[in-house]
Amino acid sequence: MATGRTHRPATRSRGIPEATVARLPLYLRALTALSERSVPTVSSEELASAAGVNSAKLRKDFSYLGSYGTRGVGYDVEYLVYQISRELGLTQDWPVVIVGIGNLGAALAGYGGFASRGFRVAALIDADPAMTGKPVAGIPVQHSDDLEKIVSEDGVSIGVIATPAGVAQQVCDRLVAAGVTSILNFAPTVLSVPDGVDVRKVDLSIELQILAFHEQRKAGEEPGAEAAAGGPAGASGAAVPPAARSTEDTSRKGPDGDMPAVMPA
Amino acid sequence: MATGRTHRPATRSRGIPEATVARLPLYLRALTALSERSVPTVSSEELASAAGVNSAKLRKDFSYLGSYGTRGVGYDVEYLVYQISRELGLTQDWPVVIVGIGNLGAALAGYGGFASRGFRVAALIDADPAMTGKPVAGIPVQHSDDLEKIVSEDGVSIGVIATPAGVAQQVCDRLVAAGVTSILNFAPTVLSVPDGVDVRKVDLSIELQILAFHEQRKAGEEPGAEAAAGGPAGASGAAVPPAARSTEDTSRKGPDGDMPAVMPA
DNA sequence: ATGTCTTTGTGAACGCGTGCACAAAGATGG
DNA sequence: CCATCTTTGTGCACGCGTTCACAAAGACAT
Repeated sequence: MATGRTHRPATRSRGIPEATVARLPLYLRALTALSERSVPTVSSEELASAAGVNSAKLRKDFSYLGSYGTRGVGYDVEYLVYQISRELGLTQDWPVVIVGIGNLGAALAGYGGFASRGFRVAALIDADPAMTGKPVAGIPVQHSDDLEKIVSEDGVSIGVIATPAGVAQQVCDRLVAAGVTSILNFAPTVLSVPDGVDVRKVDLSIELQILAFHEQRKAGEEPGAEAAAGGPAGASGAAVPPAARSTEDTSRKGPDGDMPAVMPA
Repeated sequence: MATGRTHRPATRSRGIPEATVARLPLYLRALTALSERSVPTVSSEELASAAGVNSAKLRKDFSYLGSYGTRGVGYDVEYLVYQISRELGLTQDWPVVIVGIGNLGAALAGYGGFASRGFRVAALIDADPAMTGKPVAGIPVQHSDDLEKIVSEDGVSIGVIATPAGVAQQVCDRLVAAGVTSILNFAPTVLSVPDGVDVRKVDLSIELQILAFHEQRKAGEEPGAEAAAGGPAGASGAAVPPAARSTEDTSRKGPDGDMPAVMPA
């Protein structure tokens, strides 16, 4: 059993760099907005600024897809929308199951960005019998006993895990065994999956911690700017004793390793 | 006004690479779990596998923080927990405001990973008057008119945006003007912020699209594996005509550019 | 048809991140 | 006190991603 690789080891998929793939949805969003405003063509400069990237980067990204632009004019919006959609596989229907219908799972079930991109919520699954049959976002929750049946019958290849971390690996294993080959994981755990299965991780806590790091750095480098910038309350230079901090931390509320990505209230 | 940079342009913060900073929370989580099991020391190999990374990478990461290990033994768990916490700025209290209390905002408000890492939800803010005063996850929602007052009085420097995309930029501007210098954005938009303000973006739709890309690639490269792997329904090789697809797409449901990160039911 | 002007597409250089492989350091046992 | 063994810390090389800068390509006006 391979250790969970969240990042693929630089396996260029048919020559398209991973970094480029990650930006295609950004371009697609910007292009869709232009399409709605009936803008016929767009230059790399305009589109790049709309997508929040460098224009050279954008041109290089598009060059991996082919030569879809016209020199002196720019890119045809409609055509590019189609090309990127096709490249991303959005011209087909992707049934998705969401496992773990807590606060977050419920929010995901109602997410508008799913349907508008070819993703269809095929089923909501939860282990709590009290939830079974209850409609969430218009879809009745099914019990996790039926997970395998649901996945195989609907031909689901993408699974979303929004369970507590403690059961995420088990759920993952069952999904994979049933035929799921792509997983979006919201539980704060490292998932182990066999080769050929893709895992992407979304972790709120990590994002906030990264922000905190930079925030601390900003506050530390600009002395005196704390009041103006609204620095944190106890921003004194004093260090907390290691022992005091760590014991307090463990006894605080719970492992967090066993907490759901978002607590079910 | 600078165009929104989500990524900082390789500005190493005091010699600590950005990629390393992004992994520190992972290590911290694994170490916390070990700490709860009262494991005194851990080798780079063990910790790396728990965090899902390479051991060489882990050692190099730690080397940026200093020499906290003991050769022949490994790392002291408690000490390392403290050092990483301090480096990330988690030894201080970070008040956070969440703007936009829809499905997602409410889920975030109840997120357990906040409190356990030194993040404190200082306030929930929503523009809907009907929400004002209503308690969500035990915290009463306040009206967005008071945004500036809340931010400045509580010394909030981190803001979470969970509003519809259409108003995200306005909310962002107000937060920044009020003193917020770090923003976690869940709205599917590119935010423009002045220099000195950090923005991190979490976008469900993008993650799913990246998965779909690899999924499509897998299905295309292994012909005949579709049935076994549970391939998508209409996985025929036929391409959809550009015009048909694009018009259908725009008329489908709505901009999505104006949709919230997670629809408020 | 020709020249000018705009914008793409890309060759090349550079920098960051990753992984290997090993020397240095310290623990441990005799 | 010495030998051995484990594990860290890091020098080095390699590959990916980003950016610059420019030649090629086409639109457009005359």
